[in-house]
Amino acid sequence: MLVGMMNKAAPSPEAIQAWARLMRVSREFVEQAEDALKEAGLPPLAWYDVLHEIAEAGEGGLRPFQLIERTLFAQYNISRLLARLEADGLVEKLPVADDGRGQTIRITAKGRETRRRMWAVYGRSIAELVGARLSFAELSVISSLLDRLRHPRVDD
Amino acid sequence: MLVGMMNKAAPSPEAIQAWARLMRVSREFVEQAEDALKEAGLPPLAWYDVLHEIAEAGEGGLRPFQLIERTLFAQYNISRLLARLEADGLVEKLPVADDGRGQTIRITAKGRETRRRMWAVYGRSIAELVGARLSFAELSVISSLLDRLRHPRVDD
DNA sequence: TATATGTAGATGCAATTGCATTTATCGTCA
DNA sequence: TGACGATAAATGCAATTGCATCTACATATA
Repeated sequence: MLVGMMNKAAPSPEAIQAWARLMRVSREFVEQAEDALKEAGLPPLAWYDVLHEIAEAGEGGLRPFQLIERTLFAQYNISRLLARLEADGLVEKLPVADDGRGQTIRITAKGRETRRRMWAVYGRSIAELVGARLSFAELSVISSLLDRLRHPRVDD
Repeated sequence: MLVGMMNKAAPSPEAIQAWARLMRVSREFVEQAEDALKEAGLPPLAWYDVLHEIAEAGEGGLRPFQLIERTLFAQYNISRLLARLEADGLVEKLPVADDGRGQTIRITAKGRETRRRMWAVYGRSIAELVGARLSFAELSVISSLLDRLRHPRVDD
């Protein structure tokens, strides 16, 4: 094992510090982004995430189970979130031709508009909280380290 | 303004990527740590955070409003969490001599024991998710970048 | 075809969260 | 002292989440 590569039960102080800061920063950022949206009278971040995925899918729409794969929401959470989005007219549910159990979710014009207005606020938060605080080079470094955390190399 | 330092409303693609990965990693990690605790029949992460703060405070204990300062929990959240911790015998509430409105929260022996058992599981998650995936040098880099995100230099 | 097993999505119910407000005490100042 | 605004903490109520289960349809197997 390489020096500095720990794989034991007990975390090193270095790992604990990195974890603590990751937790702290992400919670603060989420809170601040949520506050900014609330302030603007817009729906919460979760709505943006889902609208984003559905919008990306385009005309073909998305099946709810695909949303579950792409996001970190639980099945019942997606089910109810979609119900709320539909009630607000932001998405529409269409029957699926070859699977009677399922449905296809498609974003509506109103949904696109809401997403656009949310992005104006959300994007500003990202710019202020992240874009304005690190250089491109630093952003690239942190992005790559965060990616390594999510996708560890097999020999680690 | 320095090259690479963006401060406009619209975030750069680099900032968006860093944000997205930060959100994704932190959510996944929280979820995995929560799952590990649940698996072990232990209380959720929030309990650990609070028990940790109270334990750190030692014999003197902590006032609820100090917990609010140290953590990111809302006032009503702390109030109810402490009620649950007290109901479980993990903390005790003591009246404050010179402030009739307040109380002092102190951890009990059972609380310390619960915290210890939670750490065995939580610490292992940290070691696996963070400690085993980056070298000390990399941990130091990401820690410092996360810290910069939380505490931007004034001239940024 | 009948039966069993699997998958998609919804839902009843309990627990938790969020919001707004309330209660009690403090500190200040006329 | 007495009135008044500020602070500490709790709480009623609505919304959301988590868990377990349920319904409906699909696919595999005999």
